[in-house]
Amino acid sequence: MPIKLQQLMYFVRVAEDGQMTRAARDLHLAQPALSQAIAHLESQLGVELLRRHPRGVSLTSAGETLLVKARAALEAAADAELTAFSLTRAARMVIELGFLGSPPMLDAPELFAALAYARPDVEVSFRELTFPTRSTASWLAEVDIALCFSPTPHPDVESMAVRVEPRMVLAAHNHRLARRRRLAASEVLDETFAGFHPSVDPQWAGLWRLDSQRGAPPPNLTSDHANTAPELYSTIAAGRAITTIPASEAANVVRALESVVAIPLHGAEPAVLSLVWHRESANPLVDSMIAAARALSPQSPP
Amino acid sequence: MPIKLQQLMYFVRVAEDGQMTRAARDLHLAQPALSQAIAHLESQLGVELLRRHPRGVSLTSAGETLLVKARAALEAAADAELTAFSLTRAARMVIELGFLGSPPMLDAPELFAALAYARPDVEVSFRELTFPTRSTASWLAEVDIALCFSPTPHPDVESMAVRVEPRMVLAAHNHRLARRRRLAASEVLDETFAGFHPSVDPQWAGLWRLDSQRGAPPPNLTSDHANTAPELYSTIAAGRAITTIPASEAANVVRALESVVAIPLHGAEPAVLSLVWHRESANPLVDSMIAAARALSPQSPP
DNA sequence: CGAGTGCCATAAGCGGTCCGTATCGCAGGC
DNA sequence: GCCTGCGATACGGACCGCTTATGGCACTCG
Repeated sequence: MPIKLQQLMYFVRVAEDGQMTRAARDLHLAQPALSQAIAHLESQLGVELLRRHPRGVSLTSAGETLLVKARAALEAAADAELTAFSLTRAARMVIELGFLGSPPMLDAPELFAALAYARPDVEVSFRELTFPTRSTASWLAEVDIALCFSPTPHPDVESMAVRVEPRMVLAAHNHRLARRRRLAASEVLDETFAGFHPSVDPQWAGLWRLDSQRGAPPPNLTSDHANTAPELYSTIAAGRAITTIPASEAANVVRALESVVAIPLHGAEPAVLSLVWHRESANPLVDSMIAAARALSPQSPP
Repeated sequence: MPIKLQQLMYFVRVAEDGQMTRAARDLHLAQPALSQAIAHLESQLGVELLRRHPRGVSLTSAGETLLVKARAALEAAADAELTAFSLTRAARMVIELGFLGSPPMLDAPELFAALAYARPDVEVSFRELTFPTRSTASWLAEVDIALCFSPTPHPDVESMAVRVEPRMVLAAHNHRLARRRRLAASEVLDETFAGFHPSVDPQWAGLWRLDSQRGAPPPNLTSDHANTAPELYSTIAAGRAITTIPASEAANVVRALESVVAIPLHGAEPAVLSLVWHRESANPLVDSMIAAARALSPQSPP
């Protein structure tokens, strides 16, 4: 029996997390199942891939070598899956447009009008995206085009700016900064920030790209990371940390949660709402839709 | 639930065979299981991958596109597996040497003496290779070095000639050529030949590389192809076809089967017994063993 | 120095998935 | 018009992988 992708996926996650318990959580799996799966993989191959320590695991040299190949195999399989799903949507004359975050983000009527005008024969459907567990581009397997804030570059992914909005600081109403009417980026850099778990938000970490000079996350981050947006907002509401999010998103959160406030932030890199799509999508409808979007706002050449 | 490698493997085999029943046989699977698996894959993706005809199946355009990606994914996974198994053997200080065909092929004492002398710390174990079901290089996942006749080139595989032997024609004792003492290649080219199923012997088709000018299989091949060497020899013994094999192999077959005869063949490309190994094996012992073999017979520069 | 905590391994039970046997439907061919 | 070959459907069983429960081990803190 050959190796399964699932085994490789489990192994990669454990290797990246450095411990099984956390990896099991990330994989939405009970810890014994993961222990067992890894042990099975090792016995199947006949090599020790991990060294067990009292506080986690570390890779053996064989594990290091396999990790590279395993990532490549997962990548290739994800690509096949992406292609297959794109083909499905193409055959149905459908464009699926995914959005990450709250519906207000979709408030771009002229964009959708342009898309509908360009290809009236194509149906556009909307899907809310949840955070990925696997690879960065895995969203673009589920949808043809995604709408998100400040995507980080990826070789296979193209993007186009749709709208630019200022960022706001999100804080609990009893936070020491909560009474401020406006804040400068330099004033908040040393605050404690909350963010997503790296496995959840590995690349598109637009949430806290605070400092346009550095482009790096702030130094003080909470130790436990959120896995979903509601989790993150709960952390903020608890008062232990703050975060920054785009203005439209902030307005939505403040409307929903009375115990948090949003404060305009100046001097930080603005949030860019962008369309992103796979460079070589198997759905040819993507090209015409993107062309329509480009014709509307020719502000960002590739 | 993501796509599984098994599904892709099934799909690729069906696509290559053009019909499910044969593909099921090749996969050592009952036909309904394969039908079901393909149907499940299609419903999972939401696309029709195959068009069903009364006498087989053909690929839809979506199927064509997916086929390419599926092959790539299987390739990547096979590479990961190959690496893992090589690492295992390296960790155990073992070189596994596979051979395809009969043990007499291994009659190369000076080679094994050289290997043993070069690395007395390394254990060499022998494994008989069966015909692969998957990719060409899949043998080199199970063993570090393989010994076979006339391997066809492959980008990831290096080879080195060990011994050159003449080819012989293998025929039933009541075949019209059976009484001949010797044959020329030009005399047999139009005979009906038996060979292996393409899925079994896709690349290394050294068995019937008869004509050194053309390097192509002879025009008349039996309709049903053998899956194992005994099957092939049985076909020969039945008298319906002939084949050519290296002399040492022929001697072995004649010894085992009384109803077949072997006739020296002249003017055909000789059979080259070769060591083959993966270019980037994860088992570093391979390099030193190959170096020892090269030192023994420096007759074939890469 | 002993109790607590965090991490990994083992054990046992259960459900889903996948495969095999049996059978039907359908189209082409001597 | 019967036969043959291919694909789809139905159903039962075996195996694999997941969950809960529990044990063992090392580091850490009072």
